[in-house]
Amino acid sequence: MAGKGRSRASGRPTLEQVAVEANVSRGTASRVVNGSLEVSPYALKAVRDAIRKLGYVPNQAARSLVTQRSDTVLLVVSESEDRVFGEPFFASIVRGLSQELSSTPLQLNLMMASTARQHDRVEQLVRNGHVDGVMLISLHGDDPLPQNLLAAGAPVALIGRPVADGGAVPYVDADNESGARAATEYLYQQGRRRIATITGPRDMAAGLDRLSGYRAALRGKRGVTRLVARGDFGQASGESAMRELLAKDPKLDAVFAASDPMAAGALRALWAAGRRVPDDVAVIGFDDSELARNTNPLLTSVSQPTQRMGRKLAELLITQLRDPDAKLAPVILPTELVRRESA
Amino acid sequence: MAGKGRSRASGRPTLEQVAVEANVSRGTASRVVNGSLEVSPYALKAVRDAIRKLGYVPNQAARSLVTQRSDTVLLVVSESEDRVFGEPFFASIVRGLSQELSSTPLQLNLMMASTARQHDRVEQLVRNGHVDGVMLISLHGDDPLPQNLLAAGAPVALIGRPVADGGAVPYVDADNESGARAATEYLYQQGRRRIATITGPRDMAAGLDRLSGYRAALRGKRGVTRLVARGDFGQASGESAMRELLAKDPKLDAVFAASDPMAAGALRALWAAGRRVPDDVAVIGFDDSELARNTNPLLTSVSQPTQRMGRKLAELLITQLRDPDAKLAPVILPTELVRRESA
DNA sequence: TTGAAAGCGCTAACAT
DNA sequence: ATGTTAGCGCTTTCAA
Repeated sequence: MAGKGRSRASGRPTLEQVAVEANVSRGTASRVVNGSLEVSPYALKAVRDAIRKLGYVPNQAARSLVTQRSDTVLLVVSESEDRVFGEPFFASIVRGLSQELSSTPLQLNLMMASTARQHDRVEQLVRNGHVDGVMLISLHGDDPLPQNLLAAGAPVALIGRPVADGGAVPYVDADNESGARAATEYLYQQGRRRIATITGPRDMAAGLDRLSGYRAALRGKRGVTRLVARGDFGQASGESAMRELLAKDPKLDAVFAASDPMAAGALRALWAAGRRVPDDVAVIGFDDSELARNTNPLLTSVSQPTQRMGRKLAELLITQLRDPDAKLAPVILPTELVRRESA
Repeated sequence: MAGKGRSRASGRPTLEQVAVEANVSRGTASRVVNGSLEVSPYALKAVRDAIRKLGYVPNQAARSLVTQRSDTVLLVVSESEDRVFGEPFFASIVRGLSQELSSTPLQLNLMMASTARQHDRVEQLVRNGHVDGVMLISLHGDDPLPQNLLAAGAPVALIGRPVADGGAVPYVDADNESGARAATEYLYQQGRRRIATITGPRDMAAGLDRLSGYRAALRGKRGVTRLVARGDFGQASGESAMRELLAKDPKLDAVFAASDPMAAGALRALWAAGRRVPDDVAVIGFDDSELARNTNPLLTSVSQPTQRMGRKLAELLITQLRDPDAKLAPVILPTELVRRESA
């Protein structure tokens, strides 16, 4: 025989108690809770009243046990905590994500996972049925995690184009190439003719795409000196790259850095070398991060629609949750050049 | 009759299957999984082998259903996403937290919750049995959430001294007062005699404590000019506070800002006013954040042992999880002055 | 030390 | 439209 209304330690009211209170069966009560339409207005009201009166809240564990779903999605930040939290980029993504999710019953879980061990943990979470789907952000391009997750049968969506793109995993990304092109073109339009760039690492699509944009902007232009130095998106690399660039061409008059920290590093090197910004050398960064509002001079930078990216990311996942066989195309969102003092 | 080994859609092996494979009862299998000692070595091995062979993973929903626990703890960041991710402070906390948690079966959930609605959601999570305990970080001092959570019967631990401390909620904090005092004393020892401070907001203990530290350092010192301007921890407020300070005392030769962004703002204002740092004016910030490594000149700042704070935070919660009646004293960790270029 | 069995609270299939 | 019921996979008495 079933539960006899015995009060439990936890004291939380159960659906059974709601049913009793409302004078209906547990089945009907369940239907009301889950928004089924096949319920008489009368029963509907009775159950709703009972729920309110008792302060009933569904037990998610019990529900998951039978539905085999968790109603939870996971955002994995495949990056060291430092970088994550150092960049408001992520903040904004999360906000968009939350917005989109708030209209669903889906819970959002956040997890940092840069090491292989932590990646295993993510896969476990999926296999455990702890999460119904996974969103990944900022992983280096050759990360096997998305593929593994896919293989485990979990819906997956990414922020950032995977560099070794099998085309299997849907993603959203900013239009890095256009952004870089716009920045470089702007530099050219300002009359700059010795335009350098500081690139990101080779294993990240964002770095690659921004370099392509720089090249595309200058393609076919005559009388322009091009200079490329490699960085790793970090500030120190920007500083040393700038020194290197200055050594190669002391007369360079502009530099497009593929990230704001690198641009900030460049600013330092320029300052140390006695160059005035933007008078002698114009500088543009990428990301329009908090940093861009803290440098001296303030940094002109390419901004990404991060919040929208977050929304789209959620959308991509939700679509798959609804239809596991959905074929989804990448979502590429436009960037915008934000003018400040450095260029 | 119970489950007949019927293969389910999800395909995950169940404890039942493990038991069959190992030729023991489900009860015994369960005991092995949960590390009970009352199991014969023989059965132990058989079950372990079966688990490995089948790739068995416990179903958390089923487990939670019976244990009434979720084995999940929640970290609530009671702050806007921007600030969270803008500060590596949080990153480091999370890392310490994860470390401490990794030796337990506890899952970590992250959640941003600055609005009242989101706070409600946190309480729901607790009532739903979704999480067994909650850690809160960076809430403004008068936040009612911790008390409400406590009332709901959930173990709670905080980062940051609650300003209206009922003494009921255990917390860990950096020794803000000592840190501020050390910074101010350092300024004094360098021969500075017109020492200003830019404070944080009134409703946050960190701001209050840092101001006390500044005052304590100068207490009883003769021939020292003291100046106080109010900020809100943000960079813009630091910049305008600095201007204000400069107007009040054009000859001031040092400033201690209660946050790095405010110090960065001060740097800008100083630069705009034609002051050299540190030659004319020495500047010290607080937090030793990423920003401190990106300003020009690099920022001398008070660093907090954030990672340790994270570990302690987890410890505080775990202790309560084990013993709900545990009475825990606040944990205050020491700070350290990191010298760079600005002072 | 082990097995048997009673539920944990819920959804969904089936019957009415 | 509603009630009944069979489990979801697990832990934990209770007996043996």
